[in-house]
Amino acid sequence: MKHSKLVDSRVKQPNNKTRIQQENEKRILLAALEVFSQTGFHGATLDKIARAADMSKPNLLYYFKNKEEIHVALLTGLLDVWLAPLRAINAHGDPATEIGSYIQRKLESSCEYPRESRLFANEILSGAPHIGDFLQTELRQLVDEKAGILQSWIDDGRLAPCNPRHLLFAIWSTTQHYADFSVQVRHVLGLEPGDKSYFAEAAQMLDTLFIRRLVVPHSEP
Amino acid sequence: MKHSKLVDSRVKQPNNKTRIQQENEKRILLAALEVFSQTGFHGATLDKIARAADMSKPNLLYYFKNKEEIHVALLTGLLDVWLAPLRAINAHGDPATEIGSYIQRKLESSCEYPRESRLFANEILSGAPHIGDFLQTELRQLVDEKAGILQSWIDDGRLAPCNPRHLLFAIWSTTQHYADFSVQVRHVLGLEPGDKSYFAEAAQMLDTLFIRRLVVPHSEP
DNA sequence: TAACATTTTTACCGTTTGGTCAAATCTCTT
DNA sequence: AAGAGATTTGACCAAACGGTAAAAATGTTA
Repeated sequence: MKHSKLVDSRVKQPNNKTRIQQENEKRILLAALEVFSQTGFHGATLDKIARAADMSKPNLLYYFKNKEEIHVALLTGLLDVWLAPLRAINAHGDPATEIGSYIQRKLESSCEYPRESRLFANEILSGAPHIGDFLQTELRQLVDEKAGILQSWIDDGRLAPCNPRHLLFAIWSTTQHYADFSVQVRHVLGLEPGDKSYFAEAAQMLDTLFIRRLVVPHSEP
Repeated sequence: MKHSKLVDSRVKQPNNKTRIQQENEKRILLAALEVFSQTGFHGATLDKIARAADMSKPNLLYYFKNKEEIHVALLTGLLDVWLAPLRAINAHGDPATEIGSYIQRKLESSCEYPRESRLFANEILSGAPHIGDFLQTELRQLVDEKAGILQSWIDDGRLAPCNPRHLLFAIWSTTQHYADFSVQVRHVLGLEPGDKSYFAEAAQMLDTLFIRRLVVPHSEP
C-alpha cells in the first residue's frame, strides 16, 4: 500500500493543489490586490485583473469562479493580518509601552501594506457587504477583550478616563490614514509619489499625541 | 428700455437658471450624492442616479452632460465646506480652545454630512483624480498657513513640539473616521444602523486625546 | 392665444462587462 | 510513448452601461 486513501493525491481534495494552481492563484490574488485597491470593487474589471496577472480572462475564471470570489478571497486573507497587531496587546505590560507598540505596529502595517489597507477601507466605505459578519463577531469580540484591558488600566489610574473602544478607533484611524489617504498626505506635504519619509514624522506625532501630551497646560513655564 | 442687456433673461448666460433648472439640478445632485457615496464613482450608474432623482436617464443628461460632470459638481461643491472649519482657526486664540473647537466642528461635520465625507474619502482613496489640483494648491496653501499658527504656538511653548501638518492629519483622520467607517464603528459597538449616540463619546475621547492627556505618567498618584 | 423656448420622453446605439463553452494544448504519471 | 487529467485559449453571449437623436409635451412670454 503506497498511499493511504486520505493522502492519495488522486482523490480530489480542496487542499491538494497543483504547483501550477498554487502559482497562478497567487499571481491572480496579487494582481487583483493591485487593481481592487486602486479602483475599488466596481472599478476593477476581470480584464484588468487578468492583464495584470498576465493571463487570459477565461483562464483566470478557471481558478476563481467569479469576480466576487476573488474579492472575498483577498479580504478574508486580510483579516488575520488586520487583527494580529491588536492581538499582541498585553494586559500585564506597561500602558505607554503597549499602546506605543501597537501604534507602531499599525503604522508599519500601513507603510508596508498600503494596498491591503485601501482594500479594507474600500470595503468598509461601501458598507462592508462581505465582511460585516467578521466585524460583528471576530473583531467585536477581540475589541471587547482588549477594551477590557484598557479599562483595567483606567481603573488603576494608569490611563486617563476614556472610552477604550474609541481609543482604539483613534489609533486605527490615525495610523491607517497614512495608507488610505496617502495621496492627500503627499500633496499637502509636497512630496513625490514614491516618497515615504512622512512615516517617520507620523510616528513622532502619534507618540506625542497618544503617549506624551499635545497641549501644554498654562501652569508650565 | 425694460431690461439692460446684461440682465436680459433672453441672453443665454450660465448664471441665468430657470426655476425648473434649479430644482432639478438640486434633485440630481442630492440623488447623486446618495448613490456616489454608497458605491463610489464606478459603482454608481446613471440609471441608479436617475431613479433616485425620480427622473429619466436622458432627462438627467439634459442637465449634466455626463456622469463625470455630476461627480465633479458634487466634489467641487464640497471643497469649500471641507475647508471652512480649518479656516476658522484663529492665531490669536488659545491653543486648547482653537484646537478643541476645530475638532468639534469637524466631528459635527462628520455627523451631519456623512455622505459628503464618504464621497470625499472615495475620491482620495482612488487617487484623487478630480481634486488633485485642489489638494496641491488650495488645501496645501491653507494648511501651510494654519501650520504656521500651530508652529508659533509650539515656539511659544503652548503646544508640545510636533509636526503641525501631521497634527492636522490626526484631527482629520480621527474625526472623519466616524463618518467614513461608521459601519465598522457601529458593528464594534453593537449599535443599530440609525444610532448616532457614539458621536458624544467620540467628542469626549478626542478631547481627552488632543486637549488633555491620555497616558498618566508614573509619578502621579 | 400664438409663438417660442424649455423640458421630457421614447426609442435606440455602440461599447464594455462578467461570464460560458468546447476545443486545443500542456503536464504529469505510468 | 501513451493516456488521463489539468490547464489554456479563442470565440462567443446576454446584460448592463454611458450616451444620443429627435419627437413630443410642457412652460413661458408677448
